[in-house]
Amino acid sequence: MNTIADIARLAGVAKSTVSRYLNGGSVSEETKKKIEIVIAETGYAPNAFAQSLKAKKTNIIGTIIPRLDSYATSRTLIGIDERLRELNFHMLVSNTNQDLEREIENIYTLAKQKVAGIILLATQITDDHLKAFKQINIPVLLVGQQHDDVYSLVHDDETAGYAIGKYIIQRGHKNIAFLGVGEHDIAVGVNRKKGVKKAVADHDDIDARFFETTFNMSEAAIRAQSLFDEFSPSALVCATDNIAIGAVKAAYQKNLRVPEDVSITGFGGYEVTAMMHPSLTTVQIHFVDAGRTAASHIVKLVNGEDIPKLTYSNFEIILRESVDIRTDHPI
Amino acid sequence: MNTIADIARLAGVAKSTVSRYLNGGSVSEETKKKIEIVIAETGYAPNAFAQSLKAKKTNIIGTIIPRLDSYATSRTLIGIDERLRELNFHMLVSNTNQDLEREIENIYTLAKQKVAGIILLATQITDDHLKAFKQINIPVLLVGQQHDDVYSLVHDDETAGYAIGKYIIQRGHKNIAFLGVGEHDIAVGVNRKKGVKKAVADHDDIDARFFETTFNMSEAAIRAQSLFDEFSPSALVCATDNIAIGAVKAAYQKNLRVPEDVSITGFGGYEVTAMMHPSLTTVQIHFVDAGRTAASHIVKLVNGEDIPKLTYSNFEIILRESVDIRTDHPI
DNA sequence: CTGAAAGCGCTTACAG
DNA sequence: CTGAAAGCGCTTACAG
Repeated sequence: MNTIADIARLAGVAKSTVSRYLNGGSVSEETKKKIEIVIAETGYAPNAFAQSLKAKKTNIIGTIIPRLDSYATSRTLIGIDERLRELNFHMLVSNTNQDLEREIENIYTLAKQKVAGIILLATQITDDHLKAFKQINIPVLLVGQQHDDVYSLVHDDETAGYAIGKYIIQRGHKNIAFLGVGEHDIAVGVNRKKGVKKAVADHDDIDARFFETTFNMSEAAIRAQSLFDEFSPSALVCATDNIAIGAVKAAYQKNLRVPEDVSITGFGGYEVTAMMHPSLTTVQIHFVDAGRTAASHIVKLVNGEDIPKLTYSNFEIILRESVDIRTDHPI
Repeated sequence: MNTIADIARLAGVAKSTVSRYLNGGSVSEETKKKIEIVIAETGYAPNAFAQSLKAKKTNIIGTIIPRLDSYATSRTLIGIDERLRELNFHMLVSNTNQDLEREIENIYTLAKQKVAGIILLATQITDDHLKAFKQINIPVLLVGQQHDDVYSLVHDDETAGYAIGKYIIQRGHKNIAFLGVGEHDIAVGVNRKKGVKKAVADHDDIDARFFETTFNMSEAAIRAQSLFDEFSPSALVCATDNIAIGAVKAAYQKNLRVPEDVSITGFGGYEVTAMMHPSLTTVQIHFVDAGRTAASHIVKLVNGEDIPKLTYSNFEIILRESVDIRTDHPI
């Protein structure tokens, strides 16, 4: 492996000149040529550590994620990675396995590794988070959750919840169940539910009930079964596609036809929802795009440029087979 | 941010003594105490770049993956990450987006970043790969593909293919289709098919035909439709769960009942296969375990310990509802 | 057990 | 435009 000293010697110039050449400083055409040739011959590549030691900064963006085996996460990472690469940055992924302590820990660790910025696919923001953000003095961007004190990129969960609720109501459903997750998750647990609630609040002839489960498909299936025992909805709005997949399974097990006996909707737009039988009507969130935007934003912050404190990413409702028109629901 | 010089000054000792303390060299109890206190007070953490610049080595394992949105990949990464953390190493993920050139490029980039070792979730190994491995002089472990010149951890695809083939035959199927992927992918495209071929070769009353598609669910669905037109198998063995999901969809569209008209099997053991209707009989590969093993192995290589050149990870067949017994298949 | 000094490979004022 | 020198924060022989 060659060092800058080797290149300088071979090119017959000083190290500082080579460094200047490398970093776009002023170097005469002639000197430029000489250095170029030597670098091409030797295949020289600067030592990133030595650079970082001086610069005290890297071109790495640390991305903290709660879990790896999630469609939303992996699609978002793809977008971040893609865009970061275009901007000449690298992505360092740090998985917390849904452990909040590890999330805080990771913020400090990434700071120690001198990442240029941090993207946090957050599930909740605690005081410890805010303290860490203050202390590390590195740009941070939240994705999927919003907090007034931090730059945030959120899927517009409440509006999306409102839209899918409205759609279900327009299709004539009056007995509507919502199967969500706990309120510790602001985006999924609180906002999506809030949107649906708002939609049903617009009408006074609707019996809407709200249930809770986890993000796990099998647990959602079990919860949906007992839900079908307690309440007989004509439509079941689910807070994620995985929950919806579990609910469809539960319907089969209860001998309920989808959508004839019960309509079911998802949230996310996972690829597999198009392949199910019946295919799932769902709210599609553009995770890859969101990831790309997140990458653009964090790099802007790194470069000292301004971005809006809060950005919304887009969604759309994909109409498929799992929702039926209901003019009169037989209880 | 404190440096080792600050700590030394505050503790009233030399920098080298602090360094020795940090790295487990011989330091008197008394000195140890003083340094400990100062470090605790200041929250000092060594600068990783300065360390790496000297040591010319990090505790980072670079992991190169072909894609992020794959169940197999994410589960494997979870295992790698988990185990690496236990061993006090970090995981740096580098996505190639299935671009072979970028894969080669990444090998060199990671080497430049002085990762301690590289885990490559490979789809194929070319001469350029081998050349890169030679040149970088860093331990490399292949996962999912095997090559004689490189340490490899493979899912035993051929044996697994043989096992699922055998199982289908035992259930009385005589008209068997296999829907696989191109042979550039040795593990999935070649070995799984080879195993199934071997299973049918043991019997002389079987009409087995082999078809090809891609890893994409929707494309697999389309290919399966035309397959059902060309050939009327009583069982369709798919090379991945995603292909099987597409095939089940195609069966629905062709008004074929699963498993009464056609049995379908997958490969992978994705969570969603348990939730489908009917639930999918599939070969489960233990990706998380494989990831953990991969992490253990690469760290052993980094530490100069020996590991077997080739390791097989386990699989099992999960029997569910998508396969029927067939005593006599009416063409 | 301890400390002074050199060096890892780069960058950056500073002087010419 | 160019070069000599200092310094980034560590580690590691070496001498004591």
